[in-house]
Amino acid sequence: MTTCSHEHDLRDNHLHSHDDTLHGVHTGAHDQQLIEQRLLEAEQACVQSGSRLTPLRREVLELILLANAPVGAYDLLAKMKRQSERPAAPPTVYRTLDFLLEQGFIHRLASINAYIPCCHPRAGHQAAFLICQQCHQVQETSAMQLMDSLDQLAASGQFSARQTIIEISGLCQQCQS
Amino acid sequence: MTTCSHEHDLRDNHLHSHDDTLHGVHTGAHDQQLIEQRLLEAEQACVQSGSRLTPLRREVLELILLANAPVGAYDLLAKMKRQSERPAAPPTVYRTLDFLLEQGFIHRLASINAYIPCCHPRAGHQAAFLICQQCHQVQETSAMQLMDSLDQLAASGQFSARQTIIEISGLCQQCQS
DNA sequence: TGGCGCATGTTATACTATTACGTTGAGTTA
DNA sequence: TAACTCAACGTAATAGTATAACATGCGCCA
Repeated sequence: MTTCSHEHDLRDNHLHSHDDTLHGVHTGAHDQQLIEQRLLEAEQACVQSGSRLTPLRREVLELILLANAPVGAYDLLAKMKRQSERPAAPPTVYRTLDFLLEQGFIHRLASINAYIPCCHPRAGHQAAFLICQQCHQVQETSAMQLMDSLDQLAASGQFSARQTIIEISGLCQQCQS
Repeated sequence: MTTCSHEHDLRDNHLHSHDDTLHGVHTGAHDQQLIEQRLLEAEQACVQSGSRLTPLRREVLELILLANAPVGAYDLLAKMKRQSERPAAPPTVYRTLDFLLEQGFIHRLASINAYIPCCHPRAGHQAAFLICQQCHQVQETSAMQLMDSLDQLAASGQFSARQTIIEISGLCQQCQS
């Protein structure tokens, strides 16, 4: 299982705006460059797939990227009401999230009802998530071995997987001590 | 990955009582015997662990066993109000579910917010679930290979897993055609 | 008998998500 | 240009899931 270096932090949900610099290496500037990169990639992916990254969709994706943490739908709603002058009601957010999920730009964490950016955006790829219950960081990993198991199942005609949810809660390296 | 023969059916949620015989081999009488067996096992497990299978907890477990399908918390609530004369408010149900989860008697399916009995009740064991999106049957499997991966992670000090959620939606054998 | 702790009852509310319908606006066709 | 279409978005209401906070009952045992 190869883990992805992209990490998310839940701690400051509801508490700080995206531009705080409280947790170490993630300075705003650094993030900002990566985020621009991601947004560009998303734009290109949409062009290729014939879908549209509208201003609303772009804004929501940017908010999720900026968060450095899994964000809930209603967190997004609140941020939108604060930042933009957009009205923003729940269906707006959920529709946009559905779009971003379909495009593979973000993931949904069913166990905590939250959304995070995808490490390696490409439609339909399956991932697993390691959620630290203490520091609330999330690591995205590619669950190679499980995927192999699923391939075996599929090959034997027993089950054809469309979507997998793998969320593992526990303690990350730093929090084991 | 070895799958468990125990299957659940979502179809008749809200629609039929537990004793319908619409889906094949699972006759009421057959179920009743298995259920008695499971309740006995639960009782014994509680004695061993020093916890108490109170009438309320027993009733909820029985309802989940009878359902032959994943049931939502509010489904249970409704059944309790119908069957027993128990008052039954949400906290009652959720507290009881928490207990049954802790004891390993049931599982929670985070992706569909529902609860099912555990195939092989024993505290702390990890399982994966194959949820058919068409016929809504659920198969519990032991995700051996993923567990191996997690053991490797843990051994290397990278992540210590406490709880894993593995839910795979797709099409079961019968529904692929 | 009193106090302790666990299980449960009760009321209210928070959090998450969807239904249903109306509006807008860009692109197309007649 | 007018009408038609269709996807995106706005809006109001409501459904569905879960928890907080506090009260009550009851067995146990010092």
